[in-house]
Amino acid sequence: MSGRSPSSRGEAGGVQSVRRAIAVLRALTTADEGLTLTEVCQAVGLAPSTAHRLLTTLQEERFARVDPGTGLWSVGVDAFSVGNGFLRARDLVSMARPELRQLMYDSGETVNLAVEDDGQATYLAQVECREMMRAFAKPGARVPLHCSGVGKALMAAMAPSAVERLLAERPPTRATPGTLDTPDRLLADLEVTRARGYALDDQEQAIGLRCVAAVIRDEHGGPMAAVSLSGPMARITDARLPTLGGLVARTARAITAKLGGVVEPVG
Amino acid sequence: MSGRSPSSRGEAGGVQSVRRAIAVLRALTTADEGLTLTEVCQAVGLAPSTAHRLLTTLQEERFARVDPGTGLWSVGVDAFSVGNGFLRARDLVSMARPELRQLMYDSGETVNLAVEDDGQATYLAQVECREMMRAFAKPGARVPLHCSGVGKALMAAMAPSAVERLLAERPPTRATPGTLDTPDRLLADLEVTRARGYALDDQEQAIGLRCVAAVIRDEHGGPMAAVSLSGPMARITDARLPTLGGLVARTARAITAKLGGVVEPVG
DNA sequence: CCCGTTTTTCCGCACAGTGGAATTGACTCT
DNA sequence: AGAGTCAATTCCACTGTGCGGAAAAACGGG
Repeated sequence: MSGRSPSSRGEAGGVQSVRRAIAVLRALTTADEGLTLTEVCQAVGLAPSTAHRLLTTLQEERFARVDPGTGLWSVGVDAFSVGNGFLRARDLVSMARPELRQLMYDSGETVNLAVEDDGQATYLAQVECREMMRAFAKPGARVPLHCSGVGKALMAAMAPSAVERLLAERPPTRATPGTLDTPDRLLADLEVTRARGYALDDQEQAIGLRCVAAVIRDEHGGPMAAVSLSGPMARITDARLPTLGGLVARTARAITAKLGGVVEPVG
Repeated sequence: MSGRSPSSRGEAGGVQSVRRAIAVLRALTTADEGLTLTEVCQAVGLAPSTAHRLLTTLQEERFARVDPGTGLWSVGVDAFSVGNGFLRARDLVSMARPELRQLMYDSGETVNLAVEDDGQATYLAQVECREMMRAFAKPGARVPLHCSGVGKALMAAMAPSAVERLLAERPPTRATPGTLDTPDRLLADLEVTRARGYALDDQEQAIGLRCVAAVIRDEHGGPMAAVSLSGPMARITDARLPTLGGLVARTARAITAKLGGVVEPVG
């Protein structure tokens, strides 16, 4: 086949018709209202007869759909159902681990992964740095949302009503002198967090401990998990904050993308 | 191709490799943890080399994914992204209409489609029967959830907490002597509804009017809309209830499938 | 270390898939 | 209404793609 001959274009290979069918599907996703056969042909650069045959096959498998009235082609149900199989197969922890490790390497600090569960943050995984002095959070450990980096990152991405409910159910407790233990101060901090792109826990959970965290979003743009990076005041200095915050935010975005999440909530 | 020769199996036709690739994707969705190449071969009945080539192609397009460690294949991100394109193009009313018409034809009664909106059921569409005496609900009309077939079908599929909130916000009013106007009686009826598979409004909204309704579920198994069938006591007799209920439930399931919903809530 | 199993690569043959061309159909302009 | 235009669909003969048996490579026990 053409892909096997060394002279052909760089990345091509594999099963031609499958690849073309996928290109057609991709084209269909670009237009909300659907595409005409001709538009599909232009988009993927195929002969009308070929595109039509692929579309027909996809339609028989319900991966594509035509509106008999308008003749517009769009993505079919089964593409949706099959695609959702991805969600079941994804294992947050194992998928995120490479990125977490990279973040630990880049920052030199301990990295954590946590999800919200029943009003608390639950750590799912940790990648420890090699420093003597380091933060420690076993997978499965739970911390309040209002006084942890991961917790504040998660809350900052929640709907206001959800935050309100959480605050009503679990009034902020005071863990250290720095803890934001009033709703007002907490809500203001969440606002700052959203604007900044990452959450900062400045000795709010434990004296001498600083955390920088960012949220991983699900397919609806809602909070799914959070990554954090934690270490002693001595190493997480004010000067390093912007850099570290950027690293964490970038990692969170990378994991979000890898898991099929969207950064902007769907309107 | 084999599909063109008259002697071959009935439904085959179209592009073979595309069809096979889709079969492979379907197989991948059956196992949460992923499948080995061998398992995929068994599932779709292809030679290992063929299945492997298809999987590799799908992987290059990110429609499939291999875990390098375990060698398990699963559905990829782009299958998910592309599949979600379906949501943008799906239109509840126009997609449901053929099924609604069929239901009207099978039952001989007026058929309605409604969604929940701000604690009330809103009718979106109606297919009227030819009887002189018939129920009438203009699209856009709103009825309380607790005293309508569609409303009860929707509530029966909601999370207990959501039902609780609704009851708190809008205490059940009394429309007829038969109206279930206490939370206890209503909750008990929802329990019966779930077990039975369809909701029954027995003169709870208007004297002489009976409704049978069932829920259409979204991709998370949550309530998305409801179909109902309504008519006078004289025609919707006790004897016909099981038959009509079955018809409505079947229609709701058909529409659910057409829209990519799942009947069993995801655990 | 060797042997059974699974995954991956290779390759020649056959036919599935391609695309040009013809047909049908829908719609417009005169 | 009839002619003309353009898009969608079907047809068909040629050929390069995709097939699968087989061999090679990578695992993974024992």
